[in-house]
Amino acid sequence: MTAAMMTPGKTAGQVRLAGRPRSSACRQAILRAAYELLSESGLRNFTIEGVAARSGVARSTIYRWWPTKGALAIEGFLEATASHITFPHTSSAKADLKVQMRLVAKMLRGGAGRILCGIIAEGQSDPETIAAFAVGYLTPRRRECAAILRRGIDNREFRADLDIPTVQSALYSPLHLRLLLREPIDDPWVENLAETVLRGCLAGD
Amino acid sequence: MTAAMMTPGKTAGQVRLAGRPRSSACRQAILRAAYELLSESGLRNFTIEGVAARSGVARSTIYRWWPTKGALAIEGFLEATASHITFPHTSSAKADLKVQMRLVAKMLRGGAGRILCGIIAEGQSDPETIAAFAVGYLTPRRRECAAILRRGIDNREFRADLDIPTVQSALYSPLHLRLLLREPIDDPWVENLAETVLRGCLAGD
Amino acid sequence: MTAAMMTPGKTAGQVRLAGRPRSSACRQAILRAAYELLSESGLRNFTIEGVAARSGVARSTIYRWWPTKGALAIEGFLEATASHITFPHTSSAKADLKVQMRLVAKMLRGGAGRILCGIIAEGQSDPETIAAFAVGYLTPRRRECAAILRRGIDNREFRADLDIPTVQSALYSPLHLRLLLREPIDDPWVENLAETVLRGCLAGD
Amino acid sequence: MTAAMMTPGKTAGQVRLAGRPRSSACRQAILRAAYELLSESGLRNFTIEGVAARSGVARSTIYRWWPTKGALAIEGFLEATASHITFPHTSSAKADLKVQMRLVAKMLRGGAGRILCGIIAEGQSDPETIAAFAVGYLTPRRRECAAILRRGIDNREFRADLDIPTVQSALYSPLHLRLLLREPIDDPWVENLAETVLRGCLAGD
DNA sequence: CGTTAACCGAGACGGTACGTCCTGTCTTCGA
DNA sequence: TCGAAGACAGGACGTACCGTCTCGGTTAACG
Repeated sequence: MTAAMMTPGKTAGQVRLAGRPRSSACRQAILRAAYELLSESGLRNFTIEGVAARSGVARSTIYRWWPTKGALAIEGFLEATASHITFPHTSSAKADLKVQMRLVAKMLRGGAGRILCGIIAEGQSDPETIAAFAVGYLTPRRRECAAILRRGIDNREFRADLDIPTVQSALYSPLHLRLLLREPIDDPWVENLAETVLRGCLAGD
Repeated sequence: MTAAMMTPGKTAGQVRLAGRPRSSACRQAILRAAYELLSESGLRNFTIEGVAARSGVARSTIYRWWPTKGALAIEGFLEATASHITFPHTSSAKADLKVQMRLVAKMLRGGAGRILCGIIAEGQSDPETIAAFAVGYLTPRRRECAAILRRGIDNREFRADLDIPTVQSALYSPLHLRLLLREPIDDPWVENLAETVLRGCLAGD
Repeated sequence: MTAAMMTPGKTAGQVRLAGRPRSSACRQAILRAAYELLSESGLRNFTIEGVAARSGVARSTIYRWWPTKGALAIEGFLEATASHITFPHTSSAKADLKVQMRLVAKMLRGGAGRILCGIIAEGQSDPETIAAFAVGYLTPRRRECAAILRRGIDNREFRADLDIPTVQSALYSPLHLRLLLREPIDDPWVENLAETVLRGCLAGD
Repeated sequence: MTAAMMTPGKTAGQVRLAGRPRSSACRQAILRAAYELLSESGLRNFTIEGVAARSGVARSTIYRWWPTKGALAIEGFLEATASHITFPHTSSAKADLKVQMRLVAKMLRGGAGRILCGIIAEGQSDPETIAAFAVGYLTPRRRECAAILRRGIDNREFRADLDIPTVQSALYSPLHLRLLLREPIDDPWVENLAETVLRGCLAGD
């Protein structure tokens, strides 16, 4: 019965970390720099070297923790936008969706939009990035949106035979594609889109 | 030393070109190589050097004619897809749209889809590319689509107050975004999307 | 005895010239431009393209007549400096040499000096240039100088056993080397050099 | 993030270098390749790319350490010729100079001569190269030569009023200029030159 | 006085090398 | 073990010239 060498006073079961622990200041600085660079000047100047320079961190430190630029961009994006977009929750599912779409549109018009573009662009030459983006961003948002739609169906606000993923696509894809194509995403347009798509979703025809 | 005397009144409209004429064999070889490289391995290996190597043309010749990789990609794309996607023309606008969406989906599943992704990605760091893509591809397609929708309205097949650009977005954006996100675009899904969106567009509610 | 086929009535031995004759305006413009470019900014910007641009002549015209940049530089140099340096002719050979050295020094301090440097530099990667320079410039000058030295010997001003080429080298090489090394070549220094070298050449020890 | 704390009072004079140290194998390989290329085929094929290829080193590594081709050539030259030319030291200054001149002539006839030409040629379009060459090669040699001349004066072998730099020029410039003009530098000629110039330098006229 | 051969301007083309920027890996030191 | 610093191999960039080539238009001497 060899007693496990434990750092005295440490909470047992905790994985023993040898050597110098990871600096969280570094991590923050890097993600922050990545976010800023992307939102300021897009992909063109989004470079590991640039991030290192702006954050004052060594290049190798970045490589140690993020396998690709895409991963870095995504983590910076998520860190910054986490829970900025909260789904509302009123009695009308349709109203909730509209509010939510306007929130998304607002976000996309800002720095986060440029980053989202960068991530998708980067993903075109790196499937991992797309996958990570799906896991970290798309899927959660879709789940939340699906919940509202399902509520609307339960409400009898929406048709019972609604194909939820398809409606989601019809509602949100135009926003993102316009962003990618550098076309404006103003609120009246969003309102119009929501009305157009949701008209076919309402129950009681 | 000798001033090139402009012969006025010569074959009107026909520009007189001095110097050795541009080699169309070169142009073809380059565009072809660009198309192939993009559709085979995406943006990652789409490189001016690579295009030069594959086409057997000097790098400087490429730079002479295309200012950016984006311009090259677009021209290769247009050259290859020109009039591959023709809008059908039957009595039912709705049916026409569905057929057309299936055609687009088919194209996007092939090499042209990867190129389209490449162009959009490239465009994220070069607005010119996006602009050229809009002029050369988006706008013409949108015009054709709008014609069908307008016909549907005239037919009384669709509601009279339809906002055409919005419907276009709702119909086609999901296709393109799924492509960019590497999600499958199979025919049933397309069918479903068309039905979902068009349901709200039909006249006679 | 086969009669040579001759253009009847032409001065025998004259080559028959068909077609448009060479434009001497072109030739002048090119040589002038070459000279100017070289004397203004040295070898660095001495470029066939540059000469063509400055002279307003097509690049191919230059290539037609001059095989290398070196040949062009030399011809420009000779055209411009031809008989600018005349050997004086007084009673004292020593005095003549000193005057002459000062003239050479003066020329080397000006634009022609920079060109001479350019020619020698160019010659390091093209033996033809060196050869042409020797034929067109060095040899004639050496002949003139040798004449003076020979006169000095005949005069009994100089020792009878003088090795003329060696004395020439000792007198003129330092001037050229200083030029190449960007060291100043002022008149007192030249005077000093002449005295130092010629002291050992005088007769009557 | 962590500031590099200067450890004061550490091994004085010894600079503390952060990061991976420079590879001396690289440096050697590069200089060797540069020397070889220059001595084999002169300036014509002396190219950063060529040096990189022959030395098996990345082009960027060369650019990191040498600002210009000239600097590279000079360092290669100095590395190879360092202390190959030692000034002799006997009782007769005149004899010492003659021996020394023959040594220089011998060196100039070999690969080092071609390199010297390359350096001077390169220097014609880059003053820095000339300057570096003066500092690294000319000045030290001149100092050594001046010492002998001064000794000869102290000896009463040479005239007391000798202008040392001028004599140096008269002795050594012809050697270098002949090299640049691709004229042979054989020992009898050198002997002759030395005699001719030094005759006017001897004391006791 | 029309031929006609060489000239000239213009510019495309295949190339070579440049010098820069960034990538991803590595090596060393200090914390 | 982490992080800073920075060397290194390597790949692509976009530029500048090179030397060759193909055109069309010009022009002086010949027939």
